[in-house]
Amino acid sequence: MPAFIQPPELIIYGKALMKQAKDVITRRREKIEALKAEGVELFPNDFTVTHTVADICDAIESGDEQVTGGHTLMSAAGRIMAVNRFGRSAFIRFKDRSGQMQAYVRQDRVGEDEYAFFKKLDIGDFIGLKGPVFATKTGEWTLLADEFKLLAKAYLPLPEKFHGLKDPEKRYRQRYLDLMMNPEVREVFVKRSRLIREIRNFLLQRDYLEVETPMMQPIAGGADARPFKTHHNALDMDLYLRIAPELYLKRLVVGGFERVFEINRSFRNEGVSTQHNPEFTMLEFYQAYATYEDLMDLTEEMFRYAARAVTGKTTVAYQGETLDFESRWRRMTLFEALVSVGGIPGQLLEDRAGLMDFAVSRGVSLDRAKDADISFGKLITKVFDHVVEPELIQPTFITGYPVEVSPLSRRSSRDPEITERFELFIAGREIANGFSELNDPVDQKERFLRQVENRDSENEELQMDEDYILALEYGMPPTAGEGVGIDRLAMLLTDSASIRDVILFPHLKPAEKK
RNA sequence: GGGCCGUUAACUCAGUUGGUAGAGUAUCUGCCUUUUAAGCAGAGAGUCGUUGGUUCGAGUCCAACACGGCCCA
Repeated sequence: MPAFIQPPELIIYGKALMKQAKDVITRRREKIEALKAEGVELFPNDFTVTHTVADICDAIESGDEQVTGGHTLMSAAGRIMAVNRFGRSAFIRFKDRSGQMQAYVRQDRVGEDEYAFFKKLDIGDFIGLKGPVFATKTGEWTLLADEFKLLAKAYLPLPEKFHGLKDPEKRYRQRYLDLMMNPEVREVFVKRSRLIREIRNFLLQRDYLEVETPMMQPIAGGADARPFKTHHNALDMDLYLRIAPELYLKRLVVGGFERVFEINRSFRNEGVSTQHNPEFTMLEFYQAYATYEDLMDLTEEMFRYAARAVTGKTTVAYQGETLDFESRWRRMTLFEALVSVGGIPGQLLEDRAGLMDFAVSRGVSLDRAKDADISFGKLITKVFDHVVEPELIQPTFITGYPVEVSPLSRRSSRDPEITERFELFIAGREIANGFSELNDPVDQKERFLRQVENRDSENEELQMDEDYILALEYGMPPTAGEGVGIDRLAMLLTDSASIRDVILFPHLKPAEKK
């Protein structure tokens, strides 16, 4: 990493050293010192911008003859991305938040001294330009500079323009370079922003209230995951970064906010992969007097709305597949999916030992000895994750989850061992999880107790949340709630293979120190 | 945690059988007032990820480590 250190001896010798061996960075540093010595202000902030690049383009397209005839002066600013120098004139390409355009600077227009200064500017510098527009020979509308001003100097050169920046490590660590060099990367994050905005609008339109609940929690509940631990010094207490907002959002439902949602970060102290980042963004929403079936309908609607807003369509190309968000989504129970998608003989679903044998033979990560007392529900879902999940490419709701893997879900009225819960799978991965909420405090307390009893090394931090039970004891209306992995949804809608491509600053190990 | 791959100039990449480190872009010098990855002529630029080892000699072979990528668990 080119840490910028300024060795004073290089400045003193200035041009004398110019002829000797120099790398690009040293040369530029010397050039900057020379500018400073001439009294050039490297970082002024007194340039008035009247137009963005997009504004200028709009003005031209509107056909205003004052503009196209070159009578309207406009000032714009941006980063210099490319320079084509001629003897006494030059084309530059500059970029602002709205786009890129060309400017033309000629000596006979800006003056000899100014042009000499212009020649010292570098790719990467910020420049302000003022003048009319004109069309070049090839018909490209170009800002003709009457005046220009250096607005901020770049001490380091930009990556090369044609190949851009490809090294994935550098792209993630120095995302700003990735964003300025790779327009498609910028586009992904614009789309991500739009996705979140539209989901927010979708829920607001349906009378949901957006709220924020604690990220630092004394007990990390609402999901089965290992939390990060932290410490509050003044209070001398340990806290956890939340693994889910669920239990707090439901307290709000108890309090009378019948429709709430939160779009924010949760944290899970687990591995990093193309599908997992330690901090990730989740939408959770809760609606009183609704069932998990209502939420399945709502989810279809919401995803179609989001897909249309982000991609313009409801069929989405993803990594060579075409995902169809428009048609009604498949719905099947866990058991049906195991048989029809996973090809598991139906009788194994009532034969624990047989299912264990099957699972091991199919490479499910199970240890016959260590996992001997694993619950049947857990065994079933492990098999599902391994055998069925990767096959669920088109949006599919799976329902009928056993109660022992669904500690916060309401029991089915038909079968108390099954919950009113669904998970949504798209492109072979879990995207959402929703259920009719368990609002019976007695049942909830028993389920927490059973979880605590079955605690293992995977969830050793799991604790009973007495305060949440207390809230339920005051009465929670019948409610359905859901969590949606926003990063994963963003991946689908931007055709990104890795979660790192939809998170601006994904978690990486610290770079080696030199 | 395991396997495979990568790490060479500011950027993108070559580098043969182990024998003085290469290209394009960018940079610098000169020419050039309508270019589109402009052009022409010339120049400079490297701790080959790190540390050891083998060897007369290592970017290249071996080992360990670091970081990253993909796959598996």
